[in-house]
Amino acid sequence: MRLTRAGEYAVRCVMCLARNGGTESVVSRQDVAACGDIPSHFLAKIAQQLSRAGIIEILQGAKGGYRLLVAPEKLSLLTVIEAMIGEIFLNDCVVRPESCHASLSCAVNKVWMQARDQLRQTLAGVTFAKLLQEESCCILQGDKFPTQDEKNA
Amino acid sequence: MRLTRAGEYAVRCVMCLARNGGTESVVSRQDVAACGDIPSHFLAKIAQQLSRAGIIEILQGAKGGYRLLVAPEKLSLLTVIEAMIGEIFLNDCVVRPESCHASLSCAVNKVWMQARDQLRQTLAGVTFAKLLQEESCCILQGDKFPTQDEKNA
DNA sequence: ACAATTAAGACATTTTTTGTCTTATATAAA
DNA sequence: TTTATATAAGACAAAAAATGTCTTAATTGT
Ligand code: SF4
Ligand code: SF4
Repeated sequence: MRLTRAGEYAVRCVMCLARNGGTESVVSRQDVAACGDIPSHFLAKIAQQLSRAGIIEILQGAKGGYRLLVAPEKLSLLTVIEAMIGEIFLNDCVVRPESCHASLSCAVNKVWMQARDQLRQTLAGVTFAKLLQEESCCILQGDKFPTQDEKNA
Repeated sequence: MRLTRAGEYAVRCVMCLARNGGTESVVSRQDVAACGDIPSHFLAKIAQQLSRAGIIEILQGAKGGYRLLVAPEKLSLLTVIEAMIGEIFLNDCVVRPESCHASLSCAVNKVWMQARDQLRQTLAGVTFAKLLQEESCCILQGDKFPTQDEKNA
């Protein structure tokens, strides 16, 4: 599992919301996009997935935007990431045993299973509340993520 | 890091060689390909990478083929996989800190670093000797990997 | 010399990821 | 009620990565 851009953006989005009032307040898409250096239209699609997963709420109309539905203490990195990129796995046969007839007796398969469980547990153990405690990442109207230009430097 | 096909094939290739004489004998590309259900020409490219990494030796000419250079006891899954798909990482910023200006102070980044280290350690701890102990995977001229048709079933 | 085998790398195809755009809809406020 | 400001939804486009094929050349055993 390599974190895709969409996954990274989703994490940034949630961080941004968690920082700015948590489940209490609404942040506009433009603000979240600016804060996390996320292409605004791409964020729209990401937000829709987060919304379907019940992680955020989308408010339409003037003064619309996004609101966190789950308290940061209850929300893990794993939840957000898997909402975006689907259940984590490291090799196809872990999630689709039928993709390889050897899977049932395969020693390598067992390693992938174990490694995946370990990884998912690690990510499940990290809540956004914990992440917020350490100073980091985006600050609305302050420190921000790098622009595309800065990244390519 | 999702294991690519090439990565999976490389593991199968090494398993096959390890099973059939280890560092002592040569197995032809055709035999390895049949054993692991690997497109033969694709295997050629994979073998070249494994060879550059010093994991196998390629013997040209009639009666040519591949030979394991590293004893199965000394060869870990991590080595083979990283020879194929490069150093494992879960998010870009782990391996290219300059890709995100926040990386130095980012709490999320730290999680990715830790998760990556854990994963690499797990894979480094598994040698092909260990894998061979448990009956599994390909057996030259016997049990074999599924064909494309079987996989799509 | 000949047959068998891999090297090397260009090329093609497919899949995934990333991003944009357009039309429709919802809300707040004048 | 009208208008300005938002997002919804999904089609579409572009780029990147992965997978696979093919052709020409080189190497080795017989
Ligand atoms: S061989 Fe083992 S590891 Fe490779 S795909 Fe089949 S089951 Fe999974
Ligand atoms: S925000 Fe943190 S995690 Fe996301 S890319 Fe930047 S450093 Fe890595």
